[in-house]
Amino acid sequence: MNIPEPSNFIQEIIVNDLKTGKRSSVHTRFPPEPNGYLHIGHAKSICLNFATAKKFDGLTNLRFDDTNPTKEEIEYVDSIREDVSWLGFDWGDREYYASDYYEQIYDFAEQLILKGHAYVCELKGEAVSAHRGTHTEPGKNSPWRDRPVAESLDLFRRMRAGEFEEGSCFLRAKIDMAHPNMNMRDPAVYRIKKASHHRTGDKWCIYPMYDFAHPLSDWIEQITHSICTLEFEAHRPLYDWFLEALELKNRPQQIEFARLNLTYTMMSKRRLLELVQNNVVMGWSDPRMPTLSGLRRRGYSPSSIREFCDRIGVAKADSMVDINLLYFCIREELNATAQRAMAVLDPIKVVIDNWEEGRFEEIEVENNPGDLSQGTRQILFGRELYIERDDFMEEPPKKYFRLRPDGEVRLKGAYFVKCVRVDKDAEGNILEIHCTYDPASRGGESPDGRKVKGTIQWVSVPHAVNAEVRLFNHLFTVEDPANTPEDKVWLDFLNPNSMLTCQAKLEPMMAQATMSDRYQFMRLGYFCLDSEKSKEGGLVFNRTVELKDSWAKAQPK
RNA sequence: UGAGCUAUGGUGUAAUGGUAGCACAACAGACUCUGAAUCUGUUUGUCUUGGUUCGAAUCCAGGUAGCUCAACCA
Repeated sequence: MNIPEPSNFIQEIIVNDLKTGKRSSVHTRFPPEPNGYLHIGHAKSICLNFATAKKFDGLTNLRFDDTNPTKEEIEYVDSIREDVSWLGFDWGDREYYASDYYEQIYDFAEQLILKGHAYVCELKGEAVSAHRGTHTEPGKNSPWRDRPVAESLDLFRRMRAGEFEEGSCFLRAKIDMAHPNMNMRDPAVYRIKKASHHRTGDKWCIYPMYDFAHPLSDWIEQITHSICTLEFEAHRPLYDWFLEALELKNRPQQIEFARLNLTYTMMSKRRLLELVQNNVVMGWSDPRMPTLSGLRRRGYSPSSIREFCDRIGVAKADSMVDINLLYFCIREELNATAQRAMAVLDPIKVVIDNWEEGRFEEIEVENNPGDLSQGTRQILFGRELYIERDDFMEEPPKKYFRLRPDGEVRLKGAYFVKCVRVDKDAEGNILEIHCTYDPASRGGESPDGRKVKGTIQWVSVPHAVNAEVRLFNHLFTVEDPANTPEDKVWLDFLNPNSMLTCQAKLEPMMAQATMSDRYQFMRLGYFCLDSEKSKEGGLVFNRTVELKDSWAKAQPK
């Protein structure tokens, strides 16, 4: 095999293993626990595992790490399968479950006892932690530590048979109660849990701990490089210890990398669950959630997320990625592919005084000015139009080049219009803006060579399609909501304006919008139909991301 | 206050003893029938102190800062 150039530290390890002959192939796994929905942080891990294996001609397994029946549910299994697949990865027939290995893992536990490496301990609750010691003090041996092998074996079998209550005893590895690494102070191997498992039902009442099940699952699947996040670093000695104690050959190697943190985003599964349970958001797939299902509903493509994961790189140092990079990745793709459409989110009426009532004209506009192969479409133009309220100002600041009294702008694809009058109500609110158009400027160019600085979008009043449009913003008001001042809690930083809804006017073709299409509402942003609302037949659009807006940014708040 | 890990512009990531580069962000300008896109340019960096070396972001030692670890969670 031609060994490719490494592009991160994990690939360096792999290249080295291949060159020295420690390994002859690469096999990775993505091992989610089915206790929540996958988020963009998991996407980093998924891309890393699948892309790394692929680069070295290897395979990746999908393995559910389902060793805690009280937290895991089939709903989560289904969502994870859907999300990994949607992201664009194929695990073939290698869909595995730690629970598939329960019998084997149990046998390994018996072997551990037989080899004198594990014992059944009858210490309860607080007594266990009291014996464990602290960071600065060594622990004390359990009184059950040196009980005969035969006795532990008998007890362990009776644990399996259901003879004991939860918490009355547990199986621990016999390592070293004075070890500086707390994970090595006789850690739990098996505990009693009289709970139904989503796959094995009531077959088992004892379940293996992660630290035991994980290295064995990796070994059973002959994983070569077991990639996980940094918090498992201190568990690696234990991972290696179990494999060594059981004298297994071809042992997998655990490698840790820094998990993804994103500004203005919360990545903790527990807290995301809290948002869902407290109805702060509309479920796991709320478009404001960093879940893959949320991003999907928001309009993100799998390729944009893969591109993002590729760009953020992999390292061991904790980091906080600027969410603008994610925005950049989706804009870059949608700019090239999205169908342009004219939409007005906050409409105000314009009347073209010198255009006859009842007369309409077909205007041809490009579907994507940056890619003429995407063709053109016809839109009817008439006397009454909607434009964006923002696009007119009676007393504009300097460098404002949209519509103003006596000012001229181009209506996209149509004509130059000049504002001649503004109608207001008694309170001074603008009711209508009156303009005149220049017939010679049809198509948006004037034969006299006159230039206008501003081009704005418009929607014909009698042809406008009504739709609800939802504008999403950060869910949190601070960059790092997980790390808040002492007198505050993370929920204090929820953004009250994370979803704003408006009643918009759209050009006629949007009545036929489809779920699979992505649209750029010109000068506003990228939008897609909401998957939930469109099931109910409603025309509801989600804003995926705004267009960059250097004008808005330059304006004082 | 024990152990482990980490430290490169605002952010993320390269450079593997030999010119500190790329991307995002920011800023300025050009262009523009999207104040978008595109193009050009600019600002900003090796945590610190020593040592080894002709030469150190890289190797060594001390310091500093951050993260992780005392579930019968994963």
